[in-house]
Order: sequence, then structure tokens, then C-alpha cells
Amino acid sequence: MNESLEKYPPNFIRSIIERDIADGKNSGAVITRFPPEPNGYLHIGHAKAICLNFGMAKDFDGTTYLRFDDTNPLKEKVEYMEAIKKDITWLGFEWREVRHASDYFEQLHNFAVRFIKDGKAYVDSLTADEIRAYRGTLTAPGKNSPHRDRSVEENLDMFARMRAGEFPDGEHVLRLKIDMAAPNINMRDPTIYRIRHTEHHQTGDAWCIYPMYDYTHCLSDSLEGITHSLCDIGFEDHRPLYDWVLDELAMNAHPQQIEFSRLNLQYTMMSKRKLKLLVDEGIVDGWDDPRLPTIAGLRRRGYTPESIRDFCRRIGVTKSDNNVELALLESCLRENLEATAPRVMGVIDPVKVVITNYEEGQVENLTSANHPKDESMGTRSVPFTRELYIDRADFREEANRKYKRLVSGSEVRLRNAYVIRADEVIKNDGDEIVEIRCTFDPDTLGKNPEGRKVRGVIHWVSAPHSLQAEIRLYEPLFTDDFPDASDKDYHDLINPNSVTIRQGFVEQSLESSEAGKQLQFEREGYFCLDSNDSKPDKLVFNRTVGLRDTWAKIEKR
RNA sequence: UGGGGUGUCGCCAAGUGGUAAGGCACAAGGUUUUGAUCCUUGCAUGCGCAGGUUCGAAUCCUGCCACCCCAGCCA
Repeated sequence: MNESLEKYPPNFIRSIIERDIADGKNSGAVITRFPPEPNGYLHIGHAKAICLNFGMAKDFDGTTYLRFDDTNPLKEKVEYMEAIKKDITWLGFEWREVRHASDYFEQLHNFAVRFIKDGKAYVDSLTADEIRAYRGTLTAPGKNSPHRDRSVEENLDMFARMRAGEFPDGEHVLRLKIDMAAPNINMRDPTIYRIRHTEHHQTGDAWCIYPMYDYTHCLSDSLEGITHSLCDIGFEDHRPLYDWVLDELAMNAHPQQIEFSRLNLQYTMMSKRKLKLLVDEGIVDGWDDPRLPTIAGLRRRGYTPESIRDFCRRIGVTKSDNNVELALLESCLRENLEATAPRVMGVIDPVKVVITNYEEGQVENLTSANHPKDESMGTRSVPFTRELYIDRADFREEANRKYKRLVSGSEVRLRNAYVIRADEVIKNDGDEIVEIRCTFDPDTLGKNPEGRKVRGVIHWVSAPHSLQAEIRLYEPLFTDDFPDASDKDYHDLINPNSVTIRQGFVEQSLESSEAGKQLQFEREGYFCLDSNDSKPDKLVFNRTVGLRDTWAKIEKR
């Protein structure tokens, strides 16, 4: 993929950065950060943020920090941090440095003490419920806490004792003293520290008070010298608080927070909380289940980093609500795989074909191109024998002229091999076809027969040489196109056919295929070996995505 | 009902006062030993609605309308 093509097309964030550079703001530097909380796996919505943060910085010769927003030890795990790093790297991005919000705990604490000394923060001893009641509502102003006017000395003393562990969880909090009547609820004396007697995955038992997001994020950004702090639109009305904290502290660096809208993708959900439920309830196979929109799931399914980056570029960056069609993601995938995936043959729903005029025991090694347009991908040898498998959908006893496959009494081309004619059908007691007896025309290898036109081409494998394989076909996990927006419980929206298991046969050359390597099963779609379940003696393939299927559309009419 | 946002083709999205890019999807045709790919063509007298300013408005002004987000000691 061309470097310049990888650049983001025009968008409002790019415009802001360009203007800042032109104005000489930040001496022309562009420093961004990707700040995930390690409380779950990354999904395609995060990919949008990753591509934006890393991509934008790269486009302007800037750099990007990976910062774990680890201010809530109750929900976070090192396992998630490792998974996040792996996913970002796999997507093709390099961070300048890994940081943690917890790296700044000491500085954050010092700033808090400064706020107290300046009379701009106080220890509140109301319960959580009382704080909520005092906050007021969307339309009614809040009331001042009775503890709001504690003296600086008392606040200092109590905050020190909070840190020293003298109080149980929930007994006190530290709040900023702003304005309980502010129309923006985020400005009604936000809580910035709470007591949590919990071990932290990075700082161990060094702390029993932990700073909250709004307070931590802006200061972490400032301390790192972030120039453009890109976040999702949910934080738009937190921006006044972001700016307030930095202004009150007169921080040297005051990053600019810019909000963009989250990705909404058809037939899936992006909420980390709900994804975790799907995993915890066993509705899916784990965070890397190929039906999930997680980066790990997409990877296991067979998606490529290039296709995901391309997708993120094509969906653009705006502040408007969006409902992106799955077809766009799939189109990016197919475009990438069309060019890069070697072709092979695999039969998903096999039925036996016997070529009655082909000598028993004979084996011809036919040469097949690995790609129809890219000769550099080379060729491979595919064995042809008397007994083959073809797909059930590629044979009909009767059909009209639109059907261009094998029909009783007529001919079809076997891909990369001969033209055959169907002579006889053998069925079992259940009226199910068990064998199709055919004859082949030996003069049709690499050339068209004389005097007649053969319209169809179907794929096949040699019965004695092919390898048995489990093939997993996927459909969307949800039946509703935007399950997150549905009124119904998500359990009632699960697609019962989200995975279909088939026992098929694939050509011999796949014996040594590696997990995750993309292949095209000709006429079927793109597949890869499952990284978790495939074994040398039990191959398991995931269908990443099917080929565009014009025939299915015609047939539907 | 307070505050903050958003409204350009079925979906995404450029556009920043000079007469509606592009992609996906869809449709029609051509090539083809993948009903794939590729190629060609078509697809908004119109930019939430109504007024106004202007020679000229998706872009500026006014007033409406619709939708989304916010009341964690989560991020």
C-alpha cells in the first residue's frame, strides 16, 4: 500500500493541526497519545482512535505516547495491558514510550495539595448518595456541601490522613471547589480523589487514594506535553473542567482537547462493558472470538491490519453520529485480500464425483496459478484423479440456462483442469445424491473444446489426496443492525446462526499452511487457519469473508 | 425543562460565498478457466425546514424542527 494513500483525507482535526502548525503553536510540534484503560480488549472503535492518534502524529512528523489510564485498580488487569500492546503493534503502529497515569500519582497528589492550599479543593464527608442529592439535576442547580467551607488546615490534615489510610473506603472524597450551580454538571464540585484500599497493578500498595479521570487526564496530557488530545465526543462537556484544572494550576503546557464521534458499526456493539459480558457469560468463545469486533477477534477471523487501517481512513473523522455499514469494512478487507491472498481450492459441502473414463489409480499433477493476475506469486501442483469432490451447490439435475454449473447431461469446466460431463446420479435411500458419475474430455486441459462453448467453471479437490478440514462459516453475532441502540435485551438479539460448522476437504498444498495466513478458496471466499483450534491432524479454517456473490443476488430475484 | 453537540444521495463523507468531490452500496453493459477481479456507464436542479442578506448561499443572518450526549466516589 502506498504511503501517501495511507494518509488521512481532509478532516476537521487535520485542519486544526494544520492551522496550529501554520501559527507556530507548540513550535510546530504534534504530540498525541492513545490512552486506553486496561479494563478490557481493544475493538474496532479503538482502532479508529488509534489510527487517528498515531496516524495524525505520523502525518505531521510527530509522535504518540501509549498511556494506560490506570486510575481505577478495581477494574484493571495486566493481562489487558499486554493484549492492548499486542493489538496496537499488530495494527502497525509504534509508540514513542509507554506511560501510565499511575506514573504521575505523586505529582497529581502534589497538585491536589496545592489546590487545597489555594482554597480550591476540599474534603467532603458526605456519602455517595448525599453527594448525588446535593448535585441537583439537569435542570435544577445543586447545593453546597456542608463541608465545603472547611479550613485549609483541616482539609490538608484530612487529605493527609486519607492518604495515610486512616479512613475506610467511601468515608471521604476530595472535591474541587468550582460552582454547585453551574449549568454544566461536570463543574459542580467534581470529585477528584476517592479512597480505595486496593492493590494497584502498577503501584502495589503505595496508595489507598486514587485520582479520578477528569483530574488525571488533563494533567497527564500536560505533563507529557501532548499538543492535541483527541477523545470521543462523550467528553465534550468535560472540556471546561479539563481547561479549568490546567488554567488554575497555570500549567506550562495546555493541550487542546478535540472531540470526534465514536464509530457505530452495523450488526455489532462497541461497548466494552457489554463485550465483557458476552465473554463472561460464555455467549462467545473469549475476547478473540472471530465473531467479535475486538482487534483480537478480527485478527483471528483473518482480517488484516491494512484492511482495518484502510477502513478507519475511509470512514473519516467528524463529530456527527454515524451508522457505518458492515459492507464498507468487508469491502476494505476484500480489496486487500484480493491482491494478497494466494488462491487454493477447498470444498465446503462435498459431494463425490467419479470420472468413469479416467483410469483408476492414475494421478496427474496439474499446474495451477496461485494468483490470476500476479505471476510473482508462482504456481503449485494440484493432483487430478478419477475420484473428486465438488460442492453440492455446484450440481443440479435440472436447471435453466442461467445456472452456469454442472447439470445432468451437460458440461462444466473444472477449474485449472478438464471439462467434464455429468452422466448419471446415484442417490441413497433418503433421495440424497451420494455420487455423480461423469466423463471427461482429455482434449480440454488448458484449452477450450472445439465446436462448443462451456459456460461454467467449478472448483474441486482430488478425493484421495485432499485433507479433511473443519470449516467455520460466520454471520453477524446480532440480528439487529444496531444492537446497542435497541430497546431489547441483547440476549434476545443474538443470531443463532452466527457460526456454522462444516466438514469439508481442502487441497493437499494446505498441509503446511500457517495459522492466520490468508487464502482465497476460489469461488468461495477468504479463509485462514484458526490460530487457537487448528491442529496438524485436525485442520480448522475460519471463513474471514465470502467473495462478492452476484449469483446469490440473481437467484434471489 | 438546564448544558453540550449534530443535521450534505440508502451508508460514510468532502465542501469554509462563485454555482454539490470521493468511497461503499445499488443498477446496466464489457472482459474473464473464480457468477471473483478488472473496465465502462448511471446514481443529490439538491445540502433538516422557513424566511432574509447578496449579482451569486450547503457555506452569512434570523427563527423553527429533528436526533444524540450529560445528573459514577467509572473512564
